[in-house]
Amino acid sequence: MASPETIPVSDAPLDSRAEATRRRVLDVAARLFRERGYAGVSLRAIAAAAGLKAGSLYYHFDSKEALVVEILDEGIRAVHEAVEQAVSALPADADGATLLETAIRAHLESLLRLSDYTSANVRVFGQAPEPVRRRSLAVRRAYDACWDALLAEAQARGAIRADADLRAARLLLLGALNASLEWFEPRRGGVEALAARYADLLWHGLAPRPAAA
Amino acid sequence: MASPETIPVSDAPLDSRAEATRRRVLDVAARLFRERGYAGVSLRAIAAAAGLKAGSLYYHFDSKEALVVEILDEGIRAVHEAVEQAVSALPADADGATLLETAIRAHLESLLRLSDYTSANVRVFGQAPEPVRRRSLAVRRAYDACWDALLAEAQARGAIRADADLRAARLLLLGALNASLEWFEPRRGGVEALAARYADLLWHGLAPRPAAA
DNA sequence: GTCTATATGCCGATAGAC
DNA sequence: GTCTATCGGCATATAGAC
Repeated sequence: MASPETIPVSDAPLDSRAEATRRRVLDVAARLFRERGYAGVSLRAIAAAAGLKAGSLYYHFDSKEALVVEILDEGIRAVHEAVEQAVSALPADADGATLLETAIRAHLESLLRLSDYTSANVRVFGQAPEPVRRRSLAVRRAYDACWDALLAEAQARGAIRADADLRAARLLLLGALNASLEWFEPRRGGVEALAARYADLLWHGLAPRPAAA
Repeated sequence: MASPETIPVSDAPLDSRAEATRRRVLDVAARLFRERGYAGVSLRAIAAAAGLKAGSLYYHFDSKEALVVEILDEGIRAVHEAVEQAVSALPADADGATLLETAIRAHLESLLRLSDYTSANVRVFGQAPEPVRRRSLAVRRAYDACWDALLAEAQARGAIRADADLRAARLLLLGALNASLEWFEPRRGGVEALAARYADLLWHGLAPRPAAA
């Protein structure tokens, strides 16, 4: 009550204000990178969108490359956590088909609805400078491994035929899901509906079911 | 026989030398755009790779945007022709599954083996400036329509179940095929093998075949 | 922490010589 | 047809005031 206003009680408030600015910069940068790609976004544009000047960014980040690496890693982390969380919320005896559809829905929701970081990843990684790609590789590999484990588990539960090439399946599946970023429009139908449609197509395929004997 | 050497018999040779330069520029630009995206490639880099100076490009093209539009359209044209040609080479009574696998293989070959123009398309379109996207839309729509017709035909021949959502199938299929550009390495196995694996996964799906009764 | 000012260099595009 | 030279502008990054 009697503490002088001129002396902050701790550094925490100052630190968290810096943290808030830093987070705001990351948020607007993720959105801009998602829209225009790595080379298409200038630090000036990011600074302006975050309400500060270009030079001030260097208080928070060492370089444009360091900034984008942080966004790429955060994007993979976000979708990885979303998928793991959704899957672990299932009953332990859920069947393989439910497992697949749940993971597909969680991935699409992170990509299309929740996270500019995740979608920035899909757009930026392929054409980022080589040092950026190299520094993001480990996080990406871990997410690929998460899907390989998911597919193996679904196979163990009898939802995937024994002779399927699981690596090819993972590449096809994630490629198809990520590509939806290029055309998905929420007003044409929600993420839920898309996830259901894709899960069905990927699981049953295009071929007609053999007639019951 | 006695015509003076100092007078060219026609303008054709001169014209075709300009045409050759123009084609060389388009070829190297397609490769660079494929690797680095639209904003990641400068006209100076294109000129250097084609063996001339930046200013000279303006003799052949009005602007960077005009150049990239030409590459995008050529890329769609190339894959569209490859697919139509491959399909029309099939016997008239080919079954629907053969039709699908043939189209998938032709698309992947154009994307991964034959045409920098086609692969530049996948990388560049999504983040090109809006006027560029607008000017390329018609050609893209025509290729989408080609696949819609293909899928409808396969359905008519009994290779696709009657209740399938053909638009979703087209988006999933082309999304998965185009994504292979991001990871495909020829030394891990050829385009042929990839096409066969993908056609099988897309047609049969991941689910085990129901046991015969 | 954020500012202004600036260093240094590349960008797309144009003008005019050859 | 291609060159050199150059325009005005924007890029990343840094220095130092406040």
